[in-house]
Amino acid sequence: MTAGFKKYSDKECSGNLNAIGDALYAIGGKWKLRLIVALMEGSRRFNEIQRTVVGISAKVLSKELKELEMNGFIRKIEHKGSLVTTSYELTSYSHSLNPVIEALNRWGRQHRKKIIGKE
Amino acid sequence: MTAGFKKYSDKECSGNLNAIGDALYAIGGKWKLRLIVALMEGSRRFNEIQRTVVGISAKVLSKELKELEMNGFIRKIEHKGSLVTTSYELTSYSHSLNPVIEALNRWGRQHRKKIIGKE
DNA sequence: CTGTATCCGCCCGGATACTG
DNA sequence: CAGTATCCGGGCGGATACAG
Repeated sequence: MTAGFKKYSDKECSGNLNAIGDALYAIGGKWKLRLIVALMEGSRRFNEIQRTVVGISAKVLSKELKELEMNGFIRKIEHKGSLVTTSYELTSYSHSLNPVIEALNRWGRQHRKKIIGKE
Repeated sequence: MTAGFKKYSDKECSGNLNAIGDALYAIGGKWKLRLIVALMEGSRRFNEIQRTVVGISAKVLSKELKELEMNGFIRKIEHKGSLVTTSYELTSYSHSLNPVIEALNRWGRQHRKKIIGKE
């Protein structure tokens, strides 16, 4: 149509949409990224994570942790002591999300500024 | 980022979680980012968008477009001709999401490679 | 074409109680 | 502490019909 607008080829189009779709399929939803961030920030134990990620219930946290584990983002570790303690940690693969999280982080900060300034 | 693990202070912790939370609040959910990408790729009309973003129903598309408009990501344009035609376009603000989308795009591509290689 | 209205089933997830 | 089991209500979203 008008000049200056960047038009993608059909292949690029579906490719980009597919890539975004793949990404959202893996880390989309309300909690997954928040949980990964919480773990990046040092939360390790079940209750600790639940306290950090405000609003998540035990049931949902349990389910989400399982999915994250199945998809290779986190690892569950049982420490056998006098008591068995459990902890979760990120796998190296989850660090491949650093650019995504960094971008969201920056955008979220500047978006908040914009919203607060408005109201 | 370097290879070492970065430990954040408590303030940074909640700050990062809040920023991610803000971002997800605005552009989280199943469709918003996909719709923005579809618009970036050149879809303009209602049905065109619906065809591009596979799986979305008219009802949900309508709702999502309204929300995106309210939050300043897109603009609805009525062309008064012999027939009234409607089109949607991205605002400049939505382009601030470029780094996020770019990061997701890259990650999605390499994630797909990993998944396909596995199966 | 660009939506809106209505009906409705299903699943997500909260609350609570319970187990190891 | 780290979850699981059960119950249950609301809402998300599909299908369909309809409107401008």
